[in-house]
Amino acid sequence: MEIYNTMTLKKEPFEPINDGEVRMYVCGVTVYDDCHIGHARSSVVFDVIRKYLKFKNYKVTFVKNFTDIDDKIIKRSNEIGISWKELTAKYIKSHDDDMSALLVEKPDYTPKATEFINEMIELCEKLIEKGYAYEKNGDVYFKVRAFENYGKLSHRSIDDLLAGARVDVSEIKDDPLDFALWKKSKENEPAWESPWGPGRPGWHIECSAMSSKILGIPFDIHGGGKDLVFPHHENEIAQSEASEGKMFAKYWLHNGFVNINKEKMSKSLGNFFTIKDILKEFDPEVLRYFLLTTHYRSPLDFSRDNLIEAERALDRIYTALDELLTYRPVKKSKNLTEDVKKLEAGFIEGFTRSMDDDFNTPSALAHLFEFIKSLNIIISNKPDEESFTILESVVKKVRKICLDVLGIIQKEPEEWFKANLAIDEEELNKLIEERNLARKNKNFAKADEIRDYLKQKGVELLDTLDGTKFRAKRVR
RNA sequence: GGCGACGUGGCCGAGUGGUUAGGCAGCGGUCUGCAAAAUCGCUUACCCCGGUUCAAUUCCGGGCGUCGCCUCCA
Repeated sequence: MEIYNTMTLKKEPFEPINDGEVRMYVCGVTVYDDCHIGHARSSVVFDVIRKYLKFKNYKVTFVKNFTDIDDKIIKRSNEIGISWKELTAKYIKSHDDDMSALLVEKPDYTPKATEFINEMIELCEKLIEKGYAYEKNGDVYFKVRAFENYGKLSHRSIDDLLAGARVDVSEIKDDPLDFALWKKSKENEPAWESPWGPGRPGWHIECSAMSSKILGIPFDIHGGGKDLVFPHHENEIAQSEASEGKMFAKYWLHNGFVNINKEKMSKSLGNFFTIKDILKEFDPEVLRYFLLTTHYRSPLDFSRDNLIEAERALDRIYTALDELLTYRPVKKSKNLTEDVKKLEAGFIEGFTRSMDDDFNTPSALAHLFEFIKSLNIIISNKPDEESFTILESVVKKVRKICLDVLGIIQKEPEEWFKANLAIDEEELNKLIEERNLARKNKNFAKADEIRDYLKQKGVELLDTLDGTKFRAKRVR
């Protein structure tokens, strides 16, 4: 298996620090608002990575934190007039609801920054002691120039940073490059006691403190959105490696952004959709599937049309599964065991090859569709009892992989096609009966009239040997 | 300004030094009372200019374009 490492800008063979075990830490969200599609992407991507590693039989320990104290939280809670605790509790719940809708598995640990204040203070003290940090007026700053390899993750030199001319020229800091580890609290701000007076943690230190406490360092995988490479992850490395004198994390993975019209979706541009917005119109499975149609490192263009396309792709999968459920071996059926075995081997091989290549989900999905196509062909070639039984078990196995790793094909076809029923089911059944009566009497005009009426409502009728079935699609 | 990524058929989106990605949409055939689904066939692409090579969409150089990071951000 190869994975791309931001640290080296290359795909590298994946070799965990301890055999058979993977410890991973992903930066979570700052909880002051509902999650948007960008958060959904990061969550789903790392959920799939975690699940694929488990599929490969690694024992995975997965940590994703909540940042529950920072400037934006303080600002927002003041605006609304509730405490930071109430605010963050509310949005942690909102986050958890979104994640469970998207079938994102709960991490093994979900630490909150404010639960690790002591560890952060200790880390600050240690850094001061070692000469990597200093206190000024109740703030504590990290001395960037003291850390030799600063910039190694984001591949920039200290000179580059200064040339950017955007570095904060603070009159308090010794050097404009230095960043805050601990901030003195102002009046009426949340505060914790510290050796430097009442204050609160800086942004980056929480992840250093929580990851080393929970996982120990070095750990295997550190992940997050591309925007965290600098300064967040760069600063985490500086803090942790300076204090511990050893490597912080081995592989650094970063997911690409969600774009709207080629532009990054972000709060400041105001061009974002929340997960909840999307789930008003689309099944969460559609969103999840959509997020996996592009490689995790590439930008993903978000649009309603693309979601509709994702929904249609899932329709194709569920349709095939539905056909399988309906199939019954008949007298003139054939033994297709060989074809079925080829089908299984082809999928497993293609799927793992794709996923082994830096978690290439679009390619993995292509293999799924090849599987679906072959499945359709086998069914239309009428497998006999024996080969059909094997076929069923193969499909079951493939479905399990899709669900366990990608988190898709969550439902039974019936459930999928009923979810969008825009007409009362009783009325529908009545109409189907009426139509079948008309067909029996060769009154095809009437039969077609009913079909057309239902089609308008998004309901497709299928005349099969077992009777008339329906599949409902959303009317837009 | 510095650093980086990307530019594939109507759309989305993988990938490769020479052989069909896949999905969606469209057209035609089979099937069907008609449909739907499925299947078969068609529409066969790789920003521009040089270079390397028997051969480049794929490697190298240049150009153009788009985007990102350098400030809070998944």
